[in-house]
Amino acid sequence: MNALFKALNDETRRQIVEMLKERDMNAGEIADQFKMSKPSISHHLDILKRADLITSEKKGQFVAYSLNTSILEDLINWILTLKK
Amino acid sequence: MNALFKALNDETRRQIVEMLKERDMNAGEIADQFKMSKPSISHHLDILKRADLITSEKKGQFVAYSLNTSILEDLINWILTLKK
DNA sequence: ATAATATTTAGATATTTGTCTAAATACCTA
DNA sequence: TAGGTATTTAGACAAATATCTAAATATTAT
Repeated sequence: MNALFKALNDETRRQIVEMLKERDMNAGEIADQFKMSKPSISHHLDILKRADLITSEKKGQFVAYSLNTSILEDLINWILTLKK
Repeated sequence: MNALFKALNDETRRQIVEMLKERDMNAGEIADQFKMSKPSISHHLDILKRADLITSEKKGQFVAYSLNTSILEDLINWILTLKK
């Protein structure tokens, strides 16, 4: 739960997640959507991946990232327990 | 959304929220459940309050804190949009 | 093999965050 | 009003975080 909240506690990472909801994207394509440097985006992708929010697959010289929505169940369940 | 994720991105604060789910509590009662100093807990309460996750009401020399679950709707909705 | 492209790793740095102690404020009671 | 209890504010400090540039790695194309 810690890694999940940590991963989502950043506007850039939330935007990445929202982008990946629409379609899978390469690291470079993702980085192009931000003013930030590529290494910074790479770091954000790493944090999202550690939280299991995204998965990556190497395709030639590209790395395709996908959203993993199944982990969001845990988050929703945690929130729902608060609402009794 | 930022304040909300930020507020929940801390184990102590998540525990406070879980405690307040059971019953309203005074600042001191909350602090007693942790090894941490009272000022630190007060700071956490402030962050939760800014995120609108809790409300406070002064009752004499005590300050009673309550959980505000309505704000959780926003969080759930944000998550649900990701799941399409 | 060399060069070009895509991505990550390493290392540095400024900012943010969580924690503490000491002090201030607010309320209650004798 | 004086003293005690509850809570917050202020200020300091260490650890975590987000960002950058430079360099390393991996793949593709000439």
